[in-house]
Amino acid sequence: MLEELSKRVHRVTRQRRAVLQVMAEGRFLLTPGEVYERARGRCPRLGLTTVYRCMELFSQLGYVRRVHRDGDCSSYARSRKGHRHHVICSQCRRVAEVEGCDIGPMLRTAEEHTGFKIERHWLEFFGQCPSCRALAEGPGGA
Amino acid sequence: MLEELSKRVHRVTRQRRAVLQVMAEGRFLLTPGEVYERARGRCPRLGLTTVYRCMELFSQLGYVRRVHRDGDCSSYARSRKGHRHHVICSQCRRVAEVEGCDIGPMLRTAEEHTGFKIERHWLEFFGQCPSCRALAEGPGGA
DNA sequence: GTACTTGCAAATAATTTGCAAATAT
DNA sequence: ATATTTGCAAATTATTTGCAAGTAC
Repeated sequence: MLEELSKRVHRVTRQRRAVLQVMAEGRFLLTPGEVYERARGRCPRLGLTTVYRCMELFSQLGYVRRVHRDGDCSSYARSRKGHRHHVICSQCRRVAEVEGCDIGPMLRTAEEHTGFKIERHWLEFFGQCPSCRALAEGPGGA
Repeated sequence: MLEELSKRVHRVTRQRRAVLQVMAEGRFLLTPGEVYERARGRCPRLGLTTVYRCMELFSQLGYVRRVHRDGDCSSYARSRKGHRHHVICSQCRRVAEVEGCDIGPMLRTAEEHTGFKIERHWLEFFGQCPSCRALAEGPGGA
């Protein structure tokens, strides 16, 4: 029993700290490989395998979230509690979080139309971030 | 120029017909491997590579849609025009389509909160389908 | 007849696993 | 002191590609 419990204790290692710091400052979607590259700056002995294991762990702990896009299903974004959905820039992969979720009517329509009991949903937005928009519009504005 | 155009002509082959029939009757999410297994019944000389190519083609033509779940990003569901979002049974992978999309307010909130110009979104529902619910509740009803 | 399509085998790429050594507590 | 964590190398798995032969039009 005590053994069982102690299994839940996660140790704070140099590797985990490095990965977490990279994710914490991350304003962009990052693949495990990209996290690896960046975290090696802080922890040179880091291995790619460890990054994969960190992403899995942090995902469960709610520190990061896996975000899916066309042709890329293994990138991660940092995630804070209470935040639910992500907005991703199609150009530069910048990520923003949106708190709350207001799709009740749509959800109910879906239940009525299909007869399913909906338990969970996934919602992601894609578009152009402010930086990319500014660049596109040029120095003079629109 | 004419050459360019002719590239868009798709030929109707036994393989494509078989794959399309499998997808058309499909009430379930299917991986390329599963499509392959089923379509071989209709077309024994079918190769897995061809299935992959069909899924890609049909995807572009809007006949099928790739559906993502936790731990599975390469399954496909049939898709009809006008239908946009899918409801997936977490137990049996049954799929239903929901026409229309009523998330305008949420989308606008997201734009205001983030400053992004949202161009596209992704919405998927997960839950329990009528069949699985009936089974769970037993023959006597709830 | 011609251009598109196919199936095979090989190449590529991403992710996972086993395990001994290292390390946080 | 001990259970967890790590990094390496190998295994696994999914997907893509080159190309000659086959096929729809």
